[in-house]
Amino acid sequence: MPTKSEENYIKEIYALEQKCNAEVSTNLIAEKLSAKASSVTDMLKKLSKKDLLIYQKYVGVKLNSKGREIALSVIRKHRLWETFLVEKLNFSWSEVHEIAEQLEHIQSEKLTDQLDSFLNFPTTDPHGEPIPNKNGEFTRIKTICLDELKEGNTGVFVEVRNDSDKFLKFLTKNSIIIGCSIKVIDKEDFDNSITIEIDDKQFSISEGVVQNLYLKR
Amino acid sequence: MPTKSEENYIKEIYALEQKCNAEVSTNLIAEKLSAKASSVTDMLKKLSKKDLLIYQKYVGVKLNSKGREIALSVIRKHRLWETFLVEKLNFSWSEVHEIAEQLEHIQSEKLTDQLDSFLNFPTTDPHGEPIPNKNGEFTRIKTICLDELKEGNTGVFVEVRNDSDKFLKFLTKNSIIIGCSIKVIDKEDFDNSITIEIDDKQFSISEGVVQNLYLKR
DNA sequence: ATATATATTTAGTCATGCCTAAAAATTTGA
DNA sequence: TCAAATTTTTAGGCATGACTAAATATATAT
Ligand SMILES: [Mn+2]
Ligand SMILES: [Mn+2]
Ligand SMILES: [Mn+2]
Ligand SMILES: [Mn+2]
Repeated sequence: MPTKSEENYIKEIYALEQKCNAEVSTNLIAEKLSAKASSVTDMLKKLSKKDLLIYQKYVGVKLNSKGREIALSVIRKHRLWETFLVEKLNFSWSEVHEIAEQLEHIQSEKLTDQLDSFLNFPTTDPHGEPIPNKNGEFTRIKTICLDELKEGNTGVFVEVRNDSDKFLKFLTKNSIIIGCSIKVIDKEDFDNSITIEIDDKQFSISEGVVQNLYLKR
Repeated sequence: MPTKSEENYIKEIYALEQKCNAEVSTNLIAEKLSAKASSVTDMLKKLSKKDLLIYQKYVGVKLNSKGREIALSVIRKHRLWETFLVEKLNFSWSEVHEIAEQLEHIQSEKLTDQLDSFLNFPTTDPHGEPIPNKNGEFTRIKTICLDELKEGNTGVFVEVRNDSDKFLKFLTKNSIIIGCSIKVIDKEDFDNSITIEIDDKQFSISEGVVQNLYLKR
């Protein structure tokens, strides 16, 4: 049984592996977890000794299959709980991440599976992110980042890759909600901001926002 | 914000206070929490310094109003989650205690209150124990212990004061479930066991069992 | 009343998961 | 290519929440 702290490291390493497609570095993990590099080194040694990942000094770290299994289990729980909070307890998508950070560490396979069933085996969470099934399998819907859409084209917003409450409140305020249609009106080369149209209203959003929004297909 | 460990101590001290009507002793707490007396002393000093209870060396300990508030909040969460697991996720009453021991430490007042509302503000949990409301108030149904019932009399079983899975499975196996009618047929003086009748079946149960069963009124 | 038994506290350790500061390895770039 | 910058590891500490063993206070029983 990994501890809460170990689970958080493993989950973050998994996320960074997906993003980087390479060994994950100590400093990257430290930054994401708001910890010091020395603390990360300590933990990597421990997880390596527990045989949950492959750690090479000065090179980086890579989950093995046991580590990946744990990561997927934690992600599954996180996203199921987020779904529960929104669907059953009337939370908004911007309020659920912090609570799910706690709930994802509850240990009971039966609880997870019964929750899954209670929610009718959802495949995506309130942010459009895929929910792994009992076996850790999931199919990510084919998406493209909004920054790849050409001027004049329209796409359906299906996934956001930033769960922070501030960011999600900003999206809500601007009617950028899962399922809405976004048309690209104009792209600014100098700062990569773009002007979009939603429900006949036009406004501009910065590169930092654009990069977190994903469209169907 | 008390830690998980602090919450567990406070919850146990609250339970012992209810049972003993006096200062709670170090050894009693140690026994209940499966810890050593010296560990308990350490924690009592810490909780006293945090102003959650009154600790007198060699005398014992008593929660103050701040400590009581925390205890009631943890108990509220524990019992709401147990109710959720049974009512919504199809768990049996014997499976929920251990999971609720984890869930009771999740920190989000909104979560607790939304859960309460989702469950329609239940007043008792699956074991018949009262659930404190948002303000920590609850009314315990007037009950008598089965051992007080006289031979020939019948009562309705409404509360069990032992959440262990083994004990509850034993009750289920013998059709002793919340709401059932229990008739006292015979009381043995030498070991305080009693013979009861449920659904026209008669059998004997030991003193240890009897003392955990409570009847209406 | 005093010796003995029991309960409780104190002193000293340990594992976990963090930290700072210093050392060592690696990368960068003049 | 080799000095400087950056990254990573090591060394040494700290807080939490446990433990054991020893000391001390309280309760009990002759
Ligand atoms: Mn999230
Ligand atoms: Mn999410
Ligand atoms: Mn319980
Ligand atoms: Mn209960």
